[in-house]
Amino acid sequence: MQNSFTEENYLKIIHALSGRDGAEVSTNALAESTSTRAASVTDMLRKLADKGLIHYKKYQGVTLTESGEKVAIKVIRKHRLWEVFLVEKLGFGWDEVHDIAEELEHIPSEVLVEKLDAFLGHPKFDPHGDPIPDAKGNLTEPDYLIMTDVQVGEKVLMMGVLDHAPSFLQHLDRSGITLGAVIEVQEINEYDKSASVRINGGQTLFISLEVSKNLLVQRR
Amino acid sequence: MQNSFTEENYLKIIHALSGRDGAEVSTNALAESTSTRAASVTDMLRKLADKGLIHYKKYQGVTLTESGEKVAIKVIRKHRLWEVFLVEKLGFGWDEVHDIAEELEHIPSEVLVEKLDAFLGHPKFDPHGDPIPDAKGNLTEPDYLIMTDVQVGEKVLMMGVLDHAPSFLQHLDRSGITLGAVIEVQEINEYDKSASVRINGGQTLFISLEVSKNLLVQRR
DNA sequence: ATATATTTTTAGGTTAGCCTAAATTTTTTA
DNA sequence: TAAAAAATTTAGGCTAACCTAAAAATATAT
Ligand SMILES: [Mn+2]
Ligand SMILES: [Mn+2]
Ligand SMILES: [Mn+2]
Ligand SMILES: [Mn+2]
Repeated sequence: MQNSFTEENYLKIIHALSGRDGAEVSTNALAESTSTRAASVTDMLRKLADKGLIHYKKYQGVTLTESGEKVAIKVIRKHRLWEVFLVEKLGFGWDEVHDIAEELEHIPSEVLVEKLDAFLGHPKFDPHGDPIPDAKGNLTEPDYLIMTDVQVGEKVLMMGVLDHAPSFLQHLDRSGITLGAVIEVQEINEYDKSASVRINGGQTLFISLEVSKNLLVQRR
Repeated sequence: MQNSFTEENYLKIIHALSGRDGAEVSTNALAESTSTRAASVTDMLRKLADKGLIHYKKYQGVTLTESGEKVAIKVIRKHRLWEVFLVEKLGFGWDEVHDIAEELEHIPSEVLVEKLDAFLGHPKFDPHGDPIPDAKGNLTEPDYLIMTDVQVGEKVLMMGVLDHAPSFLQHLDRSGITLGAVIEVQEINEYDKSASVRINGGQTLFISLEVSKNLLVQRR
C-alpha cells in the first residue's frame, strides 16, 4: 500500500534526526519536529512499525528499517530536485523554496521524478549544498567542515548551510556569501569568536559565531 | 481559512458539470464524478455552503458562488499550466499528464503559479487544447465545433478533445491526429456516420462516430 | 390525483491523525 | 537505592471525509 503524506514526513524526519550513524530517535524529538504532541507521535510510531517502516520497541526510541530508509530517501530526493527546479528554472531565491518543496516532495510518480532529474541535468546538490540521492537511493554526505573549524589565514570554499531558515539565508545574501564563494579568514576575535573574513578576494566583513556555526566549507 | 484538497476537487467538478451556462449540478452527478456516495456529497455540500463557496438549497442542486468560482478557476489554471510543463518541458505524452496534474493542481503558492506561467511563456492552451485561465481568473472558452458538425468537403483544424482518456488520446496518436492537424472530410458513411478523412493533406483514414464526437475543430 | 420510482437527506458508524489528562516506565538526583 | 523528575504510553475524545441503511422529498407514470 501507499504511504500517506504524514507517514512520509515522519520517515523523512526520523532520517534527519537519526543522523549519519542511524542513532535512535526519541518520541519527544519527533513531537518537536512534527509540531505535534508526544501522544500523537506514539500513535504514528505504532502504525509505522506495523507497516515495517521503523524498528520500534516501547520506550526505546526508533530507527528506520531498510524499507523505511528507502522511502525517506525517495522523499529527500524529490524535495531536493524540486528545490533545484524552483531556483534554477523558476528563479526563486534559495530562501524561498523550502516550504513549496515540502509540498512537492509528496507528489507520487517515479517517472515524474526521473524526468525532472533529467530535465535539470542530473544535479548532484540542491540550492543549499545538500546532496541529492541518486535514482537508486544512494545518498553520500560529503564531509565538509564547519566554519568554526577554520583557522586564521586559511582559504575555504563555501559549500552549504546547516540552518535553512529564510532569515539566515537572506543574511548570507546580504553578506555576499553564496555557494562556491571563497572565504579567507583574516582574524578571529578571542572574546566572542566572531571573525573577519574576505569574500572572493574582495570586500572584508565580520561574521558572528552564530553564522560560522551554520556554514559548511571545504579546504582549498 | 484554506480550502482542502477535497474541497478544491468538489469546486472544480461543480464548475465542470455546471457548464458554460452555470446550470445546477445534482448530488448524484457529484457522487459519480467524485467516486463517492450521495450521502457523502450531501455532507460536503453543507460544508461548502457554510464557507460561502456554493449556493445550496436542499434537494435543489448546487451552483458556485463568485467566491467558489474563483477557487475553481485557480485550480483549473494550475492543472493546465502543470500539464503544459509536463508535456513541453519534461517530455510526457498528452495521454500521461492528467493524473499527475490532478496532484500538482493542489500545491498552494500564488507566486509559484505565476513563475511557472512565466517560465512556460504564458501559454493560452493546455496540451489537450483547453484554455488556460489568466492570472486574474478570466477563462474564455473558445467556441469550437464538434467534428460531427463538419460536412463532406470541408477542411478544419484540430483544436481539442472532449474525451481526455489516455486510451482515446493514444488512439489519436496512432491515427496521426494531433493538435493543429488539418482534417479534410472526404466522405461520411450514411449508415454509421463513420468518416473518411485526410490528415494534413497526406494519408486518408477512417474515423468512427465515437471519435468524431470527441474531436473539437475549427473552420479554415 | 394517486401510486410508484428516483433522488436526496438524515442517522449512525468508521478511520486517520490529531488532542488532553492520567498512568506507567525510565532516568536522574540525592 | 529510594525519591523525584522526565519521558513515554494509554485512555478517551475530536474532526474531516468517507460509508450503509433508512427516511423524506421530488419526479414520473398510470
Ligand atoms: Mn528544503
Ligand atoms: Mn535544500
Ligand atoms: Mn487534465
Ligand atoms: Mn488538459
